[in-house]
Amino acid sequence: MNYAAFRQKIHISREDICLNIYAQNREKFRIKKEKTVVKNLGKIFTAALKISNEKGFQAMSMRNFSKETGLSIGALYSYFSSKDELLEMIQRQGRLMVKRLLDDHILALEDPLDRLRKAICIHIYLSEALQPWFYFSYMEAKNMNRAEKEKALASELATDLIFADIIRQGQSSGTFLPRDPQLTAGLIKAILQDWYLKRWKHAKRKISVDQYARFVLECVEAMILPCPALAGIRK
Amino acid sequence: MNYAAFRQKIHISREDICLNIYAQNREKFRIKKEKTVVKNLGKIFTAALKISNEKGFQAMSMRNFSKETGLSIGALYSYFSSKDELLEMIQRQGRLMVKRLLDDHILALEDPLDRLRKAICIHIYLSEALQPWFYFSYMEAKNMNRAEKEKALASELATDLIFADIIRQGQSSGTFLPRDPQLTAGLIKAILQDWYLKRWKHAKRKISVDQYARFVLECVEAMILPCPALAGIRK
DNA sequence: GTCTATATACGGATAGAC
DNA sequence: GTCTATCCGTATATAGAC
Repeated sequence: MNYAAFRQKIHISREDICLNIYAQNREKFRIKKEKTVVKNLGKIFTAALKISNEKGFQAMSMRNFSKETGLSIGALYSYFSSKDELLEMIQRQGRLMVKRLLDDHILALEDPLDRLRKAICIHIYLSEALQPWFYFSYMEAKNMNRAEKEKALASELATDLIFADIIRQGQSSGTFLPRDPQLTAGLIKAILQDWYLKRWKHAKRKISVDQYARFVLECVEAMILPCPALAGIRK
Repeated sequence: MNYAAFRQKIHISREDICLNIYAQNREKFRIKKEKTVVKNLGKIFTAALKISNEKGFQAMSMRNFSKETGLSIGALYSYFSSKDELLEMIQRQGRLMVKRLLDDHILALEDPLDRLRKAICIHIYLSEALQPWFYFSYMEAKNMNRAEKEKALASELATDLIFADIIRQGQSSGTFLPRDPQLTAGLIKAILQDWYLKRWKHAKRKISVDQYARFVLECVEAMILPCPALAGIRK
């Protein structure tokens, strides 16, 4: 599967996301007309992620934010009661989308190597489709309050666990080399995160997401399978 | 070489660092008595890195900072003229230490595999010894002004280049597999950065820096050499 | 629903006593 | 060399007109 196919299949657009946020938080908005809310949520989340990812969430002042959205400060406060609540909404929505999409796609397969490949691909493609969300979560985590921070860490550990489990499965069946599964999972994750954390670098070098995914798969397989040559033979 | 040996050899302590900062910025400090300056610089840099790495440099207020250092706000401004200058000093000192230590250690060797191993080890050990500095540079880069940001990016690319060059050298001599050197370098770097970025995770799992370095070497060699078995034979 | 004007608090930075 | 008190700008958030 390449990225284009992924996008066709999974259906993530700004419109979809905003509809979703609206459905989740309906009672929190002072404004009640769905059409208005959805339209403005689009501006709000796009601007919030843009400014935050350029210079940090704290450094985004409301004046700043107001100018970027084209809405007045007063209007903005009809959609959240404080900057903190906005941050919480961003985080919740991010987690929700990732969980929904990640769980569905990986659990279907049986063979550990197929699962590993799929997990890697999905993760990279998902982080491409939701790059601003992933970047935000990563960079802002340490600035959040206790509760939010803990959720972010839990989420990090959960992803590690998915990979560690696949690796253990592969080791049990004798397909994978017996290297520490937890460390291996962490290492794979670091590589995956690099895609959305160093976007400017990859853009500069004109690396496409498909190239990156292909490259990562090749390297991870070399690391995890007894001998590179076998990878070709097995499938 | 293990981490303990590294520390013995390279000589990085808070005291050393502060003496160094003092020597570099002598004219900037309103206070002139070396002993006083060095003592307070210790408090200042320790506190600045601690608070910043917990909740961000911007979120560190001067009142905050004053309490952590035990110095009054007025006294603090005897050592820098603005928060921005403080940030700049932190960054400059960080770059200086890294450059000095990194260059020295890697250039000596000839064999590409030895060089690669050495570069990986040194980078991990150095980022352990200077963890707060590395973490700060990584997480704060996007919040800096243009000039500082550019220096940070240049530094990122420079490290990539060191690895890419070693890899090209190894490919020329036929030792390494012919995988894209730039992508490979980036991937290795992502793995190295994970050590200082996810410190809490590794601490929780009780992974020592020596274990991590050993593990990374093993994985990178599996990825880069024609066949894992050959690694043992070659050396 | 959206705007402008404003209340209120907190930020960085400085002056001047000690 | 260090401290306290204070200036002044800018931040978030709200009130009330339109």
